[in-house]
Amino acid sequence: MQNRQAITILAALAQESRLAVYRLLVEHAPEGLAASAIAEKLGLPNATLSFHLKELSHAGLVSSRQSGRFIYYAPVIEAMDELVGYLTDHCCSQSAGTCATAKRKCAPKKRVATAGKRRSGST
Amino acid sequence: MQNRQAITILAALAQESRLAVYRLLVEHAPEGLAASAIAEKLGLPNATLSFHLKELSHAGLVSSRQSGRFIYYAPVIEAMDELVGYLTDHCCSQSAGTCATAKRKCAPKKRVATAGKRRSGST
DNA sequence: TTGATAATTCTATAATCATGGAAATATAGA
DNA sequence: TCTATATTTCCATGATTATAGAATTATCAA
Repeated sequence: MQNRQAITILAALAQESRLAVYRLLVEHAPEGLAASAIAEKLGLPNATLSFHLKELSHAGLVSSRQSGRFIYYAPVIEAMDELVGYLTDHCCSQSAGTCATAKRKCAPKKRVATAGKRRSGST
Repeated sequence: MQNRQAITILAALAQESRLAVYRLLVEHAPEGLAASAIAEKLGLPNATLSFHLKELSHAGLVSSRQSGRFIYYAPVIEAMDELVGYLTDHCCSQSAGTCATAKRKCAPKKRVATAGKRRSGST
């Protein structure tokens, strides 16, 4: 994961309403929830929620699909997994040896074209 | 970790200069770097760096210690570990069963007064 | 088509955040 | 003490972000 994208995702999560939306969606994964249901559950005005959903969407943290008049939003677990990977890849000092080796994942990794980029300096 | 604190830490990291500072400090853990060294390496004006260091410090991501005329800043790995714990605790759906069980850590966990609070609903 | 509902976009406003020069504070050495 | 260096704080400015009412677009059902 690139620096830039990590910042985008961090910024998307670093806001009370958006974090609440994301966590709510995680509770309702993988189907997700309609925007109206999210707005009602969190007590957010439509326009405000729409703004935040766009941010989350732009960061790749949520996906949406239309079903009739409703648009369902669902969390993209892979994005969170990437973020956690980025953070753990950069949160500890190699020289200090404080990294535990266990690798934590949120979801099975999809094979992408850029496979093998991350954590490349492991030896 | 509380919602509020997670947001504080996420916001602290969600900024280009601050993320760069944090990553630089991680490379130099555990001694850390003097503010002047950070400013030089990243090409940041003193006042700007000081502003960002305060943010990181306030979020609990870095600590500082004075040594002569220098103030050394070092990363607080436990804070990052807490954040990663928070994210993995909330990034996946229990019902969807997409959580891997492996627990990733950045540093050995310090025993604190609130031991056992996190991940309490595991059964 | 009409009416109702779902969601987004438009828009203005307010609030927060980032930047960096200049002044202030703190420490060390002569 | 005086001077140099390290760092922070003060302050003004500009940029970005959050909020939410109103208007708009889209879908469905009859």
